[in-house]
Amino acid sequence: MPKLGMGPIRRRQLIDAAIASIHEYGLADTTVARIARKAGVSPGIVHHYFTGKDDLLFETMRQLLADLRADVVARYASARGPFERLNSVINACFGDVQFSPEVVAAWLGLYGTARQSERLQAILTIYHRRLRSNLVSDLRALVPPQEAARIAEGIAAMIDGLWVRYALMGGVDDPLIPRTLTRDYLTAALAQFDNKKKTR
Amino acid sequence: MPKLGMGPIRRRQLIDAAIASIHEYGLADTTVARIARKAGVSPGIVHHYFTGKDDLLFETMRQLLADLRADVVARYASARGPFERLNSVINACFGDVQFSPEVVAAWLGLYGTARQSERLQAILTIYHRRLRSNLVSDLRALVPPQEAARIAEGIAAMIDGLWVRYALMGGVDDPLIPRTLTRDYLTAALAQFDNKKKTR
Amino acid sequence: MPKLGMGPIRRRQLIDAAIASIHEYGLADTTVARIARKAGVSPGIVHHYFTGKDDLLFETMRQLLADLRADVVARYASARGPFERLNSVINACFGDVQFSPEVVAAWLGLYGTARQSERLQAILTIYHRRLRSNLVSDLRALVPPQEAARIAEGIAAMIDGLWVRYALMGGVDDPLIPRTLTRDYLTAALAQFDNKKKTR
Amino acid sequence: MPKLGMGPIRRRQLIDAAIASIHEYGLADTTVARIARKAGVSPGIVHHYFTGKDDLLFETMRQLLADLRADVVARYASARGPFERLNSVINACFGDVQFSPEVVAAWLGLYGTARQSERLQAILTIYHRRLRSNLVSDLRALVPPQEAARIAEGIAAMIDGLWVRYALMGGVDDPLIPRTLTRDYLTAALAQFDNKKKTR
DNA sequence: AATGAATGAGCCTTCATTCAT
DNA sequence: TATGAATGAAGGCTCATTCAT
Repeated sequence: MPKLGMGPIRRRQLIDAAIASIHEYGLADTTVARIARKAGVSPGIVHHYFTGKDDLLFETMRQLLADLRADVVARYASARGPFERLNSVINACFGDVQFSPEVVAAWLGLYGTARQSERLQAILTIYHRRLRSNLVSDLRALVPPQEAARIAEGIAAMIDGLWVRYALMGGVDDPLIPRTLTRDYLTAALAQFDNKKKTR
Repeated sequence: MPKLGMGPIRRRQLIDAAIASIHEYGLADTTVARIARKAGVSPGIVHHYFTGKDDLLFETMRQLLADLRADVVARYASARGPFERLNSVINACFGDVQFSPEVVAAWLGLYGTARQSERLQAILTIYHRRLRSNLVSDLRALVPPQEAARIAEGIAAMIDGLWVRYALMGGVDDPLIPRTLTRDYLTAALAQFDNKKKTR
Repeated sequence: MPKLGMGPIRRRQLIDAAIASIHEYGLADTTVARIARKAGVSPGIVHHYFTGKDDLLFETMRQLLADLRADVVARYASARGPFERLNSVINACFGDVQFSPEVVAAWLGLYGTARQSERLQAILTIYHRRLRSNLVSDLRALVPPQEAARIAEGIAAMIDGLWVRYALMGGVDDPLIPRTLTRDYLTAALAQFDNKKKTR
Repeated sequence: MPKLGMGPIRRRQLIDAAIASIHEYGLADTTVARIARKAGVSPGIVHHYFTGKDDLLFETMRQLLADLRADVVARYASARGPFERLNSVINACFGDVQFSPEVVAAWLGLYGTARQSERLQAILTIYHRRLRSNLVSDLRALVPPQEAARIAEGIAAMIDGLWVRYALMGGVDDPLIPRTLTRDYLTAALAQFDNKKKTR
């Protein structure tokens, strides 16, 4: 929990510096000293604004989640109808932010660390639940609940799978490719359902 | 004469111990001492059989890749035709081995570390290329090259996405679910192509 | 604000502790922990003020050179004429400082290590060049250049030879002995030249 | 003490390998493993022929002394009269062997280590005493005892001083230089005495 | 609020030595 | 005699954390 009034600016500086350090050195080689240097402050300051290194890193990962959520919400604002809302999610997950080297490094670092920490694990759990619930929510406006759950599962896997493949392979040349593949999957799934309906 | 031929045995012991340690403590908190203790040997012996900790960890990750490959190859043996071969890949990727906590921990650790090491990066690159080439190879017997590439991309993403989601959420209750979802995706993609063909 | 200006103080403390450790344990058995203990600080602090052990040891050896130089310069201040200046050098090289067990241990340690390190080698090179140039400079006021070079070579050898013999034999009972022997060599060399001149 | 009959060949192999290692890595970085590798044997063998590493190193240093002695004795054989015998000593001390990089490295290593070990110290003590006694013995045939002692002291210092300077500066271009300087010192000292005698 | 000096635990690695074979 | 596997004790160094200022 952020200690309000105690300097949200410093906190954000340090979180950004942490992300920068994870990008440059990797999570394993990210030290308090390196974060502080990148933030242009002294190493000791970290313990004024965070319980310790783990806390700063936790808040850093939470920021990733918050940024992604904010991006989705922003895109929702201009979306008309459930299909466009689904696209908002897809586009946010494959947006420039999510494929930036810094963010990629941080997420992948989280992947490799979450198992050892309940708090970090929780961040990923929230991410997964939220993604699924966002998808299901809009899919239910298009197909029956059971179908919605199944399709949401598939799209979520598609999103994570394409992201992780591109992330691990060192970025993506054309960000349209994962979007297109995922959207094709979505439209195919919806079409398949429509066909079933017609057949009946 | 000292005990001869201890090399391969000790090496394998240490690799297994490394995996066990990554499972129990996480990659970041896996130390040479812990690996050695799990292997029941002294810490110094590690440098008898490996250049150093990094080397042991690299070989450990390489073992993951080799084990997966061996699993696929074994399943290929009893596969009849391209469709069954595609299923061999899917089943191997979602086999009990790949979802065992030890293997999950190791792969996820690799995800979070590969960016910092060319050698580790290479392991993931080989994994990705091999998966894709395996899929494309059999899909070409069923659909035209261009379609094969597109479908392979989708299946690979599906495999990685489902695996990573289940892996991060702490394993999978029913290993049939990811297999079914992926196979549905495959059959749908093939069916879609057949429809196109018929329509023409 | 933390304690300011601790840098130079700690650095000198550690250098002195290093010399003390070399004296007590020998250069080969001088460890960071031992140096720190002698300095009354924690082992980790060494890397706050020096790049590492090698750096501290290098600075330690450099201090030897600086101390010797300072001693010579101080004696120069009260020297009248070239002959007295030559004696200043001789007296400094055979002063109490240079025969103190700590300084002896450090110089001898340097002798045995310099071959493996360019930086340490450089210290000895500077010492040798400086000694020779000091001698030559004053001898030129007494004899022709060529003679000056030859005599300087001889005196330098005399100084190093007597020092090393006494150093290796565990110090010197009467520091006047090496001084006298060297001064005799000097006066004999000068007399020899004067004789030549007269003969001509 | 060499264990006779237990393999003097192996012992000598190991001593030579030790010298080679001291030359290549320095005394501080000379390990049992490196010595063994240079000797083409297994690391464990060292403890069959020597009490341990220290013992091997001690015997190595003792070999240096023995080699120098043998060289002097060999030159004595063809020397006619005390003056030539004195030259034998000078020539041996400045012979190719004593200026070879391997021998230089070993002697300098001994310089830096002797203070920590009585046994090693003893080697240097023997060297110093022997050199002095050799010189005095022959000088007594030329000058009165008191003069002989003084001149011997000077020549010994000259020998050690020139050797150490050339050794530390990375070898000697012309081995004649130190010989000439020392011989000049000797002849000058003898001439000086003759003059005194004549004057009287 | 902020600094950076200082601590001390822990890690990777090296190495002399031992020992079963 | 000879091997090289194996041990276990340090050693140098890093680093999160604390604290006087």
